[in-house]
Amino acid sequence: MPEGHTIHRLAQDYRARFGTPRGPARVTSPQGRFAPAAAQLDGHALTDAEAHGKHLFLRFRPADWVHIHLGLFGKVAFGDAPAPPPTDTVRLRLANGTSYVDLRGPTTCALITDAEKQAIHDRLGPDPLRPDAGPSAAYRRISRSRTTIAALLMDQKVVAGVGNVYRAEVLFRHGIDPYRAGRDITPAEWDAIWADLVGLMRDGVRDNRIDTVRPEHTPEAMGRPPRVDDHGGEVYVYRRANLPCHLCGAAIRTAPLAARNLFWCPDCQRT
DNA sequence: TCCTTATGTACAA
DNA sequence: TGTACCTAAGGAC
Repeated sequence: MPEGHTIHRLAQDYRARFGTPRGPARVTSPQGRFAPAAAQLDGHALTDAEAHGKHLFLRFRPADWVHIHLGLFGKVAFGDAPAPPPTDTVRLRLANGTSYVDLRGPTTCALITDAEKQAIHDRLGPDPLRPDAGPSAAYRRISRSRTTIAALLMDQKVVAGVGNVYRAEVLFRHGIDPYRAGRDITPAEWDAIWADLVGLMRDGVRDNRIDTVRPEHTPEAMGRPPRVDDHGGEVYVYRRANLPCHLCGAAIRTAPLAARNLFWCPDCQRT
């Protein structure tokens, strides 16, 4: 589930269902690992929710933040009151008169201070979904690096929020060979990639899924049968190993890169 | 019932 | 580079 768009969407949804006007929340940790902190927060209202890249921050008291990182398996599920009995894997549950939300399987769920939160912001790169972000800080790193652009896009110090789906898809959309070195990416190419990420990820927040296929390449536009890829969105290459490229028909390739599976079209992404 | 896989990251060697 | 960690779904038996 979780690339940056998911986390920004979660911040919105936490605010909508548990923001200050909704009043205080019951805070519990049925699974137990967050129980001491949950007891401290119980009965306080959620006063803010914010995302930077894949990190989610929930504020309860003026200087108390719950730092959540979903990792690979973490999931968040919202529902309407009354909340059903929690399963024993629920790390954090918030509940009020109208809603509940369960967090399961996060890599991180911890109570932190303002200073600790700031330290996390400081080590993350610009997030295409945050209004304060722009392409230049990322390009400074990319343009000096011999590392592949595919690995750089996954590095949260370079760009925050891009994950394995967006990296594969944005490189396809720009016809860029994922193995090209960062220093061989031109300023114009990077500006175009950044702008595209901003658009794609905003769509992702709105739709709560990743769709990257341009209107002129949808199955309807190309006179082909409808499709939805396994993960629930429409994409060009992600998890389409050995299937034909939607544009040229070549077999989509896959290979491990930076500990993840990379996908690309060997014909459409030659440079 | 077991095995694999998954939109992630940190730390050890 | 390898491994550990958190959970759930799907497929092979």
